[in-house]
Amino acid sequence: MTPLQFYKCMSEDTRLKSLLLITIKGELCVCDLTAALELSQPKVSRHLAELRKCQLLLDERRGKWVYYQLSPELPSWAREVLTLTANENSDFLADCANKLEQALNARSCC
Amino acid sequence: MTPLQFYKCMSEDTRLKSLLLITIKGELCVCDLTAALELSQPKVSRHLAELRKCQLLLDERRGKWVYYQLSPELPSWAREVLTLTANENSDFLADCANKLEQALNARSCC
DNA sequence: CATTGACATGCGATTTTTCACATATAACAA
DNA sequence: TTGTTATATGTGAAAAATCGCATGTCAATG
Repeated sequence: MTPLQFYKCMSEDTRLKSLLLITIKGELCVCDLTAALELSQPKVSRHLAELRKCQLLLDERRGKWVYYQLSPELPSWAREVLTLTANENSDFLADCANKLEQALNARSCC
Repeated sequence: MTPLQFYKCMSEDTRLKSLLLITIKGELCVCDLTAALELSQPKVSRHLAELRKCQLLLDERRGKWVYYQLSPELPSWAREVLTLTANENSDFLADCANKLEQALNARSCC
């Protein structure tokens, strides 16, 4: 994983916010992210697919749902960049973090 | 400066390497960077212009040369991301760092 | 086994980014 | 002033990224 590949993944709004929310939460499924970001399912799914392809994220199917987490192979500098960015930019994440909490509370399933 | 703007700046090879070399060296002029990266002057200059426009870099003319440094306004999290990335990816920077040293040694001026 | 819900992907269209080449500007030197 | 070196930018073309929409897949459910 070169820094260039890593930062290309971080250079788009949907991907960046998905990565940061997953960094904070540990794992999230696709429907959590579509709710948090208020975007279409295909759009979110396609960006997650790219993050998977670049080995930033790992996916795991559990029943009907697919959960994404940071790849355990992720170099530690990259993981540090993600946590630092998430911690120091709560304003940037405020909107989607709120909507994520709403979505997590509003359901009994997964 | 939103994280998205910041990471868009980091998502292209010329810009990323320029930023990291400047992070390591403190300041560099355009000709240093064209030598280190082995790229055309207009190409380097245009990418530096974008980094200036996004307020990541500050330029300062001294005679015929223009020196670039990290903007003092840069948020500390961004500065930390840059130093962390530069320190932990010496392999990624090896080539251009070597060529930079050659260029710096080979001249008596600036 | 037909259906439904969650997610992935094929595809063409649109937008954005990047590029090369030529040319402009700014400072210094002769 | 003229020339030279360092740097910046205008412009149109080429390449890459992103998008919406339709459709495919997979697992659970009735």
